[in-house]
Amino acid sequence: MATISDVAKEARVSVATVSRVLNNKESVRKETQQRVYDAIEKLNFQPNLLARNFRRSESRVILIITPNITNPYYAHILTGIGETASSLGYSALIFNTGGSLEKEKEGMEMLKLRRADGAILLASSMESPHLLEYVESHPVVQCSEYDGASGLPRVSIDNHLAAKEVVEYLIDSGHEKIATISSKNTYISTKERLDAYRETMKDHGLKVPRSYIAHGDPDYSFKSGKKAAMKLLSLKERPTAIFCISDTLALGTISAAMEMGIKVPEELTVTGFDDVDDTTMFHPYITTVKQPCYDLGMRAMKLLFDRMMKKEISDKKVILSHQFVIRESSAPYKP
Amino acid sequence: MATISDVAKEARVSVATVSRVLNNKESVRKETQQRVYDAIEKLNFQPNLLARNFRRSESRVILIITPNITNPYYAHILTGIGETASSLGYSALIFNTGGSLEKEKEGMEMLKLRRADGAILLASSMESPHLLEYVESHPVVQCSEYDGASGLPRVSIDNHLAAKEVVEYLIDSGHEKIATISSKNTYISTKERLDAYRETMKDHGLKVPRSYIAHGDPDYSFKSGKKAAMKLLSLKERPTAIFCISDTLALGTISAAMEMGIKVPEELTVTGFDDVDDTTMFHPYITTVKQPCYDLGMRAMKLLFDRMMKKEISDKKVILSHQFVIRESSAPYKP
DNA sequence: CTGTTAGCGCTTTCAA
DNA sequence: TTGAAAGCGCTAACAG
Repeated sequence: MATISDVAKEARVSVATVSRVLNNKESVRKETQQRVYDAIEKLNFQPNLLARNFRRSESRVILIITPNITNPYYAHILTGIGETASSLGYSALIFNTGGSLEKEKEGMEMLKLRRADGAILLASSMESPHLLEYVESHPVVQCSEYDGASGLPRVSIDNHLAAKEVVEYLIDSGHEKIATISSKNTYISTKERLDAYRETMKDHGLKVPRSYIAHGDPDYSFKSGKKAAMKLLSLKERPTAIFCISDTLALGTISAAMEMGIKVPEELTVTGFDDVDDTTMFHPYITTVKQPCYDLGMRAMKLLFDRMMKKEISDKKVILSHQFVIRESSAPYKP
Repeated sequence: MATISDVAKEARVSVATVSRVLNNKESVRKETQQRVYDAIEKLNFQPNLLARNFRRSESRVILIITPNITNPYYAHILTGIGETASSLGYSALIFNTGGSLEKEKEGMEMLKLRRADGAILLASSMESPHLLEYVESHPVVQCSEYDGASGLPRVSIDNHLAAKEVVEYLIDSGHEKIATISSKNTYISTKERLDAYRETMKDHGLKVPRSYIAHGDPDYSFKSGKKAAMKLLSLKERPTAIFCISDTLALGTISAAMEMGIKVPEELTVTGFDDVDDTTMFHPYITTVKQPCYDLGMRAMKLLFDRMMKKEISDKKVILSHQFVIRESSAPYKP
């Protein structure tokens, strides 16, 4: 492989000049520049990133810490991050944690080792104290899920508002026996959606029996949604609507209803959350909240970039707008 | 950040010695070693990967070229690659091409720039000639899809055999009017599955009218599967079984059948391929071929590792075994 | 506008 | 078993 000094020799200039045209910022005479370009072409020269990064003390890599790429919701965010990173000259290193805190720390070590210049946390299972060690000396932003106490920049939708919208829609449709399927994880979105459900119900003078709050697995698995729904649908006071905090949970709920001979939406209204791919794969298509996944990722990357460039960040809390999509799994209450 | 020479000073040894204990290969006296460890701890030293990689002229990063992480099939393979890479001391850089050849070349440039030491091609849209430029001087392996002419190592299942198994099962179940939904892409798996379908039909003396071979989009989209199925199901000689070369296509087919009032599996048998997540999200659960995605990824990474270490590779063509899973979308033919 | 030169932090001969 | 010292290829003062 040709090096910068080979090029310099070939073009009869100094290495400094070659470096200048490579980074085309300082002034180089047009003619000289051309000579250098010719030499580069002739020798088929490619700058050695290893050397450059070392010298500049940067990796031009950003780290994405995610629980699970297999989840299409994250996969879409990842795509947004990835393409934006690429357009800014960065490569994206994806680190799967499977939700384990240990793995998460292992990932963050990449920052210290200088394998990556900054990180985007997709659904940190860490509590702030654990983060602190890395966050003090490295740019980090949170995307989608976040820890409010960490003080880190973040981008997400307004989960509380979105959930409120769904529950109000349910109430406006005449439903009163509204149950929810939440999840056993500690994500802020989970908490906010559940809180909004409770508040909205209360604001409208509607009761929420303890038994109306069911929980799926931390990863919103289809099976756990089905199981939770089975329980809900076996209640004496069977709910006429179920507000699920994820689409897979809603899918599970619909499946449970079908097996129990309960028609959706005629006898049971079901709503989801996120609007991932399989939301319109089967009838009934699911009424849900569409999240701007790609944009979430894009904005997070831009925020991180600003951070890395040490630009002032105007907005530390970016809230993107969601969209409530009414489809086939919901209908007005019919006594 | 402390450097190796800070540590050397602190431990009253030379940098060479510190380097030796860091890479613990050359012999260092126990006592000295301990002094170095103490110094490292005291100074909270972390070796600078940027410097190390530069010096060693390696990145310890591997590149994954994939059309689309959003596809759960690839996402699972990615997980296998990622975890294996991690355990071997490598980080995985994921490069999404969206199926574009240009993007693909852009990704492969990372190899030349030394951003990555090797690459795994998940579904190369490149034809061998384009690959050549990179393959000559860098370790590359193909996973799942491959170009047989490239001569590159590869790991995959035996698509021909698997497809044959499915079609034979259909025939053994009494079906004769068996159609297929293939795809408009140029993947080898597509070709092999279609070929196997044709051959098997022929071997059993069954006719395949031209109209029995339908095509979905290159990315196997649900919608395109539905559309293709609609056409197939409107034929005068309506097929009693449809062999789909992917699960989403099968899902689309079932959806089409439902809308047309055709019962699956009573009046129509549908089979899929790959066994991705949503294969058991709805009834009827899909009869399909399960691919060992995680293992596919793992083996590919191991192969690449061997290549990078310049070990002899015993097997250039690794075939992993699949599993035919009979579920609810298929049934014996009833006249 | 261009050249000279000093490192960046690490690994690796070579010599002791 | 250890140390001295030479670089890896590039960037960025600094000098001209």
